[in-house]
Amino acid sequence: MRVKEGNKEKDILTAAISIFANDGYHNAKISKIADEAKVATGSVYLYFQNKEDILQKIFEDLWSRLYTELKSHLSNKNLSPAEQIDAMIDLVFDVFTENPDLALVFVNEQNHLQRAEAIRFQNFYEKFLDLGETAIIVGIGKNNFSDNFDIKVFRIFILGAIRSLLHTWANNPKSLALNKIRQSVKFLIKNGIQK
Amino acid sequence: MRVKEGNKEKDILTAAISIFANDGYHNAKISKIADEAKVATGSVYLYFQNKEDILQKIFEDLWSRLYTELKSHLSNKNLSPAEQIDAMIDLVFDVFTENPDLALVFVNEQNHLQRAEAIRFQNFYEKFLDLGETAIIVGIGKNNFSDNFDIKVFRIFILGAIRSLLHTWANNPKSLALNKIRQSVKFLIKNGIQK
Amino acid sequence: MRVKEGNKEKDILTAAISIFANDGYHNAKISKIADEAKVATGSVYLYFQNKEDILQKIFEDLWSRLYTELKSHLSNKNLSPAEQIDAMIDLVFDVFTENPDLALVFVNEQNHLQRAEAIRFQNFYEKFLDLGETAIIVGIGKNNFSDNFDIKVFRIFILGAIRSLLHTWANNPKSLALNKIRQSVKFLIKNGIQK
Amino acid sequence: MRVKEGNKEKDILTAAISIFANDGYHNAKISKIADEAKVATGSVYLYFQNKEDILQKIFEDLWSRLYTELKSHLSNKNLSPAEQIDAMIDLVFDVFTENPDLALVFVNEQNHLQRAEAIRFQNFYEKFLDLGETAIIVGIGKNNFSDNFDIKVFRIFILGAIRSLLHTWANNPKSLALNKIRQSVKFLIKNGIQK
DNA sequence: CATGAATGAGTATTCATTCAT
DNA sequence: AATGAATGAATACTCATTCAT
Repeated sequence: MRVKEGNKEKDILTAAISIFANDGYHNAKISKIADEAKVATGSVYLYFQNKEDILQKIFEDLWSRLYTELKSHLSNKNLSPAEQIDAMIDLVFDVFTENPDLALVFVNEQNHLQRAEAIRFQNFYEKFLDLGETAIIVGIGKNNFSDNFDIKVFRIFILGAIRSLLHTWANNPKSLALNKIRQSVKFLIKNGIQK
Repeated sequence: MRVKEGNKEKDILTAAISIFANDGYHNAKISKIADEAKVATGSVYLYFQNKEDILQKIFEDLWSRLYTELKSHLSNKNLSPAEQIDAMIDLVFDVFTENPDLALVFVNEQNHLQRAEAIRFQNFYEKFLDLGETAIIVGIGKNNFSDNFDIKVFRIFILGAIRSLLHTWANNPKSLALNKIRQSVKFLIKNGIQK
Repeated sequence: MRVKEGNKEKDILTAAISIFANDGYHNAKISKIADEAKVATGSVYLYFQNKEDILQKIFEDLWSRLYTELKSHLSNKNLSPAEQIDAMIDLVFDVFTENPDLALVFVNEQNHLQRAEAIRFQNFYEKFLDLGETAIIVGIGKNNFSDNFDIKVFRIFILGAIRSLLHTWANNPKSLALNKIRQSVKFLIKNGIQK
Repeated sequence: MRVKEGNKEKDILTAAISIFANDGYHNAKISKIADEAKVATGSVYLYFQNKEDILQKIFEDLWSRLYTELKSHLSNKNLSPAEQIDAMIDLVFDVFTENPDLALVFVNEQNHLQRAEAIRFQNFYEKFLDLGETAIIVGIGKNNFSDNFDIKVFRIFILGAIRSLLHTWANNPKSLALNKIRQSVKFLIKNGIQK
């Protein structure tokens, strides 16, 4: 019997991440993605509604994974608020370190996507940030963290900072050692919010 | 002969900032920019070489202004390193507060531009960041600031954080009060780097 | 998959000859050629790289055909030099008589093309003329033809004369009877070169 | 008093011949012609109705000059028909030798022009050819020339042959010595028409 | 499911011509 | 007459999407 070989949807997504990272979303050609995925141009439309749908799926997968992994990581252990913050930062760095192209797509195209009609990843994105927010609130309650800053601002603050660093790193991995970035970020964040 | 009336170049730039902010660079049409500037389509090409040239000029003007104003601000007074950091943050917030469209273009398109061939704003951009770097180094020398973080990382860290916040604010000014953002940023930054 | 039906490349070439003949190369619109070929505008670019590529292909086909047919015509028979000259003239007149539009494109656009970068038809064009040159040289050797003229000059002389006549005829077939042109040309050429 | 210096109309025509010769009529830009003529773009339209009007004027001047000079040349002397043919050929070669750019415009653009609405040079062109035709008819009458060819055909035949040779020469003057061309043409023509 | 040839809407850019000065 | 800034119509070419096989 003929076994379904490979996973074309996955192949297309992987190819798209690579092409989007290198050419940017707007300059990326569907035919090039199809070539890279070793699939016919028309086949892309069997798995995705249109070009933007591919990008949406990439972000959906990304935030779903980040949320799920963070949740499972936090739930098992009994971590202090500061340790939870560390865990979040580590997770984000780990995910993007193993896939720099994904980091580039993330930093370059998320803004673009946020003006799109349906933001399907919004759900996981918010839940991911909510986990961090909870850690902060607990930390403030325990009098470990200052209350001199707005938590909604903080969410965006930290994510923007990390995104920008990942962008610089992904574009030129040699310009900044990733472990130095990670260490500095942890210090700046935790020192920044401490009482 | 027909003599230049008004300042068409300025009109086109202003229109372009508005259109780029609302439609995004790639979806922005030259004809729409020309309409908004009350100028014929072809006239755009009297003042700019092509579409990208307009975007380059916007960023060039922006970073040139930020650098020049920061420099003059710092040179006159005798500010402590922490006050200098405050001044930088205030300046960025002030510029974008008075022109939210510019903020949107800044956050959405700077990445796009950095992959372009000639990055004309690079010069002023680097000089602006160098001023901040100097403040940090002096602060560390005076034992006011920690040396637990990498300065190159910090440059990107803070700019990315602010950019992300401005993006959220410019997209929906009501979601976050700007003064709350500004105050929180100042706290997180200064608390983050302090010894 | 959707499979190539008919011969779209041929249809486009035929349409292009007609449109180029009537409107001139520079005024010819790709969309009009596509319409005439009953093909979508974009399809033209599946078969040709750009507008000039179409013209190049027309000339390539033309000279390739002229050379091939002349060669096979000369090789079989045992013709005298004068008869070979006749054969060349007849061939050129026959080809253009059956396709006056092609004659018009030939006379109007060959100069234009000769300033273009890549002249793909050059090869067959030269080989065609070389066959004629050989006939002349043999005729001179046999003391049938005069040596009072330069052969390189003659090549251009005769082709230019014929081109000009075809141009007049193709523009207005009624102004000159083609058989009268053909007869006169043969006389003038052969009388002109004879000893 | 301010004396009109130079002759702008003449300057523009001279510039146009140069630009048309080098870039071809369709690629020639009015602004470039104006630059070359050291005149403002708009000034071109003080002397010519539009771009094509410039080309028309070039040909009008050319054929007017050819006709006038030929006429004065023939009228004074008492030349045999064969000498008259020589005189025509010499005149054409002389005019284009002294201005190769004009030769290029002549050979490249005359066809283009002949499809235009108003062919203002037609008058002188016909009269020039009529002078030659008369010489032929006289020569036939004197039994010097053959009557095995059509005179209308011959007109076009000889002009086309010369045009083609001038084209080759003007594009690459070193490829063919002009005196060799001239000598060969005279031989081929006179030998071709003789009894 | 898969293919890739075919489609045709969409747009940056050019440049002959105009016109206010 | 002269200027050259301003105009805006015009078009080759691209590429996301469709669809006949």
